[in-house]
Amino acid sequence: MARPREFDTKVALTDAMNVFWQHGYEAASLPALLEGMGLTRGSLYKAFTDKKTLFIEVLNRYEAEAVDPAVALLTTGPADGAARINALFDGLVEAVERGDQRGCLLCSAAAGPSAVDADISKVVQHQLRKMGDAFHVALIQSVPQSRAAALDLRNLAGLLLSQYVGLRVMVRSNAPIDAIRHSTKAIADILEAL
Amino acid sequence: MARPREFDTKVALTDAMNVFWQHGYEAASLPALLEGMGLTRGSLYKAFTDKKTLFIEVLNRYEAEAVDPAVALLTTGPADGAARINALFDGLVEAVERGDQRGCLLCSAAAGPSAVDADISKVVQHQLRKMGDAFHVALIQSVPQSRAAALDLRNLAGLLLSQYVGLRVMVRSNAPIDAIRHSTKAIADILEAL
DNA sequence: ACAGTTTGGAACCAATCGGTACAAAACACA
DNA sequence: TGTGTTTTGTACCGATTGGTTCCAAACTGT
Repeated sequence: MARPREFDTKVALTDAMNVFWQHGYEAASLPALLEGMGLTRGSLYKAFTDKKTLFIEVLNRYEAEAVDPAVALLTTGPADGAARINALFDGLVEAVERGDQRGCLLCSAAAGPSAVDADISKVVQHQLRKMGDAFHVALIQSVPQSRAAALDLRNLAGLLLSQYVGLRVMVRSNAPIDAIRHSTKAIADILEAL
Repeated sequence: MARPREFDTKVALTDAMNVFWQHGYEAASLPALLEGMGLTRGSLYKAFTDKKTLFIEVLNRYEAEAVDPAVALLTTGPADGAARINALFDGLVEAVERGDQRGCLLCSAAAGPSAVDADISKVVQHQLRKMGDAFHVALIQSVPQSRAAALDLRNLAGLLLSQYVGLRVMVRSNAPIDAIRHSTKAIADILEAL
């Protein structure tokens, strides 16, 4: 019909994700987004309506790109569930060792003022519950059937979820890496003692 | 010498704390602070120099008013350490049940962009470590001496700390209260099984 | 009562925020 | 080669950000 778009919406969304990931929702200014996405105001608003709408689309992209892989890691795989949980937390530590202090876009969104917004909060809560359910599945496939009845795995899944959020928040806040390591080691010990 | 101050610095600081507590550092606008503290721009800048300086003073006040009591709860008291840890987390749940969704000023500061600032981060890290040490003390006074050697209580303390941060962040993000309860219950179970 | 000093309040500041309006440029289709 | 449609870029918008300036009011000490 008419003039086609000069940029790929998908890659622009990925670029936006990185900007939000680094700065958080409110701290990511429009100029920073435009710079990071490589386009101008007019294009951005034509294609994404709003800063908030853009962020929600970014969150959905984050779900596909980061949350879902984590869920997959937790719920499938050859090893037992506890090993998968440890793998997730170990991966977190490795990311920090690689110098990645961005933490988790989702966790930052949960912690920041953006969580006050109902629309954003809804998406965040959805993804958090998704993670919690994945922890639960991993636990079920970890604890021997004979003992599973005695333990309330749902509680333990809740603990792992808030543990995950807490760790990623602490990563973002320059916590010493040893503190991060300690926590993951403790988780491994607890899972082993199950 | 001259004209005395018309407001009490201490209560003004407490008022400022409440504003920051609700909105977080960057989201707390100057007008909101002035309104909450009941004074005008001139007075605020005369007495507190800066928004950032004010926030750091508020953080110190938060340490005295919230962190230290929590530390005291963890490190002293008639009951054993595990009971004190449970008391801390139970208090957290009760706060949510009372409708307090503000979470933790310290944890929000750790999660938000304010943590990027070196001066703020320093204070935040100091208080977080203080909490971690308190958890450690409580654990030492909880686990029977005979078993203490086998467990790395420092790891466990790290876990409790990040758990605490994670929970308070989730509270702020409108997480369902059941999720919060699940986590605290799991903590109690783990402590019991020590 | 007077001098000295500091506060309180409001006007003002540049910078930045997210968002809009609009004209020119670039394409698809005929 | 038009013609119609969409994107793009830029100029602009009011609102708000944290911060400064300055003067009159208010108080203390003598």
